[in-house]
Amino acid sequence: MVLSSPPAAALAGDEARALLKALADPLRLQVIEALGQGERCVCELTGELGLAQSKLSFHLKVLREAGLIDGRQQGRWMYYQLRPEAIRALQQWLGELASSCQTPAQPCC
Amino acid sequence: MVLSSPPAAALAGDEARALLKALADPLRLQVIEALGQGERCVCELTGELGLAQSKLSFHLKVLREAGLIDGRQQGRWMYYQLRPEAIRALQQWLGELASSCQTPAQPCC
DNA sequence: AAATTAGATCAACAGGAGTTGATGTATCAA
DNA sequence: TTGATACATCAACTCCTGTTGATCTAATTT
Repeated sequence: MVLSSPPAAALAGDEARALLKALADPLRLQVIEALGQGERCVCELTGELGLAQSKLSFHLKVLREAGLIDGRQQGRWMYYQLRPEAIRALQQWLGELASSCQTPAQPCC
Repeated sequence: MVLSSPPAAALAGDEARALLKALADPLRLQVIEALGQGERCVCELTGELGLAQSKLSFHLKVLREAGLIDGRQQGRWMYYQLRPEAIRALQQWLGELASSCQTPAQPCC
């Protein structure tokens, strides 16, 4: 279990956006939730989620390129897992956002 | 300042997805970051971000419907602010995701 | 070496999300 | 009451993102 998260470098707006965009798809979110349980082989994911192979592969690529998941090849299988650093970084970015948003507006115009 | 977040009800996958989708747009993220500084009037946002009025209005609507921001009308001006509950809920959802993802896969197939 | 299997990649297509300019509505000023 | 201002909404268009089925590559088995 991860008790304390690694210091998670502060995220630039662009980086946060890339992560959010990769997460903001129903199918990719299913994949992410499945990987939230632990590492999975592609063939397991295909079965669990009932997806066409090329479809899953497409979304795994998006997640990989966003840095949300990592893959390791073993023989002819491919295992993917979440990258908790990415999740933690996004989490932290959200936290900063929420911390200072209560300032009332000065009357404008 | 918000020291402890309100208990933030656990988020269903669908709800998390809606929040993520609303956040995953470059323009909306700019709006969100501006509102991260505190409440803003629409005319201020238009100026700060250099946006066409109808464009901004469109994105504010998306954010409002996702529950990420709240608006209050004052005279003929509209003030928007972030809803920290929404941010916190998403933050928590991400945390749960990251906490159990290190389980190695049992060899599959 | 030939056949099989896992997964990645590609091209063509389809649908949805964002943009733009115009119009609508409510509030305030003159 | 008339005009101006702030913002929302709408219709038409554009473009990007995801889907589908086929093909490609690499590892494995026989």
